[in-house]
Amino acid sequence: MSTLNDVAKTAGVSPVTVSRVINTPSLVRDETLDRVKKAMAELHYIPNVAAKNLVTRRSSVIDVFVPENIDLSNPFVMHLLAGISEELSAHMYSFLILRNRKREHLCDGYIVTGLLKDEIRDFERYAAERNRPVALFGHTDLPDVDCIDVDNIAGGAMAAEHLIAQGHSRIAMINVSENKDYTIDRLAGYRNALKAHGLRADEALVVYGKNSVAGGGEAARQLLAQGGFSAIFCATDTMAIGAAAAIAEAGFKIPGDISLVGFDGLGHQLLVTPRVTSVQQPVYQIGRMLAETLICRLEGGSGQKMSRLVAPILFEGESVAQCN
Amino acid sequence: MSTLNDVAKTAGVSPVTVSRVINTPSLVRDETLDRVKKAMAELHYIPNVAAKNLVTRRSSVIDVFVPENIDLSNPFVMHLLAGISEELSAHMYSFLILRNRKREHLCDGYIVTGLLKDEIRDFERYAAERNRPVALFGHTDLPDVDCIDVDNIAGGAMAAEHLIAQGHSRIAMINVSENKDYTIDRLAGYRNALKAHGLRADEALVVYGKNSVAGGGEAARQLLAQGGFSAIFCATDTMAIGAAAAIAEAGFKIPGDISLVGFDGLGHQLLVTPRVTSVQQPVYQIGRMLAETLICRLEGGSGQKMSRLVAPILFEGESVAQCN
DNA sequence: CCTTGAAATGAAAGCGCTTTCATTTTGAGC
DNA sequence: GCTCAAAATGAAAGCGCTTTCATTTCAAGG
Repeated sequence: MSTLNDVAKTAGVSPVTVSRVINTPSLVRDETLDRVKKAMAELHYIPNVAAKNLVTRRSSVIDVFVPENIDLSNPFVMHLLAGISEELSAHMYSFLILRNRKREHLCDGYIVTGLLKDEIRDFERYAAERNRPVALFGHTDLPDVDCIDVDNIAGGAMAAEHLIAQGHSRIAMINVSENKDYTIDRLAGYRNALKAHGLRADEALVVYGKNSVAGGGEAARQLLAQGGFSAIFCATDTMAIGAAAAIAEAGFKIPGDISLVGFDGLGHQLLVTPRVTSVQQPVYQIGRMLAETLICRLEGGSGQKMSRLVAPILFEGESVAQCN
Repeated sequence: MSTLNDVAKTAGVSPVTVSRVINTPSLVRDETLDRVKKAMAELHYIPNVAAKNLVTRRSSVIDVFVPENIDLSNPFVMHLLAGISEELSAHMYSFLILRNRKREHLCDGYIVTGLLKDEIRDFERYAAERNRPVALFGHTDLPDVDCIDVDNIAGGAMAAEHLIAQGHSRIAMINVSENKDYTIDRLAGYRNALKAHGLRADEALVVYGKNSVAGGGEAARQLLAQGGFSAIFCATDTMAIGAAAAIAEAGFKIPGDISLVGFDGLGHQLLVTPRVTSVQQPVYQIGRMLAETLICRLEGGSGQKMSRLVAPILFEGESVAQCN
């Protein structure tokens, strides 16, 4: 295992020059450059990254924090990681999936996903102690931290608008009972759209359930019992799938009797028949934007908090029909 | 940013003692231990990993190589990564997804996926230069490298056996024309099973196509044109999906007229109706085993090449029926 | 052929930790 | 109270690189 010093000796130059050949070749005369490169090849020189990191205090590695309670193989995380990876790669960064803060690494910055608001404050402190920037998925309202989020308000509106455009005027909503920020926004968007079209927002038509297939089914049964609607907007595809099953079981046809719109668009809405029309989060793109934001911050971006909302895209399955 | 030295001074001990408190606390007297820990807390001490890596020549990071031509968000890779992550986490390792060998890191070992045989030899040389062990997915026949693979021969046999058990005796196969190792094995398993049951292996019933939906469709049409079979085993689910479409288009029913078995079981066999019965690779478990093997090697495992074959599991969809 | 600023190179220090080996302290046993 | 091995601690060196600042070399202009 040869070192930079060995290369220097072989090439008859000082270690500094070899370092320059690697990092700032423009400062080295061509002839010297060749000589050093030849020596590096001859000795099969491999730079010692740890030594470099020690002195530069940089590693070109970004830690992507994915809490241990989140399954790495879920499609949301996957697509996010794919986007992050793509963008980081293009900028010569690598990334490491951090599942536990106990494990120390030398990273240049953090991309944080899957945390609740209070956990985020905690993470910010962690990153600040290490003097590293953070890019956050979600929670765009937090001060002093760069965020990218889906525009859930726009998404909720998009779902309702789509149904309204098909002539529906009595649109129920199944929302997530665990009080997550994003579901509040999706509800708000739904209400905005109703209002914008002069439709009455009937409180009785908004029901809550656990964010699971079973939870969606239960909520749907509750709605069916009271009736008075021709379409349902579900705050997540998972609940939509459960709702679809419950609706079919109750003897109604989708979309003939009841139209259905979900939210997320990560793939499982495709598994059921009919496929669920869904407000799709551009997760891959969000991954890229998170990476982009962090890199911008690392390369000396402004002191200003950066924050962006990404508009979702409507995926049209076969679960929505003209209201009759 | 305080250093180990600062802690030492504050605690009134030498740096060595602080280092011991971190790495081998059993060598330190309780009273000293407390004093040092107090100093660490007081100074918000964060160990400098780069410095540690430099002297130990270890990083507790495993590089997982996923070539750039492989989409990170594909379900195979996802589940593999989830398995790897789980096992590494349990042993206090982190991992980094390496997409380009040009990027240098200090890692303790490599997990390699998605490479062809000749690329692997190249990668082995790369790892050897860095004096790091490799755990490989696939290619169990290669000497001197630890491997985990799906038992594709057993899988091929499993597919055929399942059809034979339903009374089929004229079983066609659609195989991948790009000459991949795993497809050779799947074919061999299929033949073994036929032979074991005294069935004639009709060469004309084995056709080849590109590993794509279109390729599967084309191969199926070719088979349909010649006829003389009641079931098809497709070497991949992707081809099976194409075959299913072609069969339906030709006016045959699945599984009424023709039974279909695929291979991979990564999820897309679930997207079509009827869902394709498929020989499922236990990808998550393979990920774990890859990590386990590498760790074993790192913690001073034997010099012997380790290599394991994992039996696949049959997923029963609705694409297979009793032969009539 | 000398001057001079620019370009190219080098000497020395040091990043923050662990390792080795020597030294000091401790406490059990007589 | 003394001995002596075991336990606890420390001094010094060094891991392989970059940084800063000083020095040398170069080439153009007079």
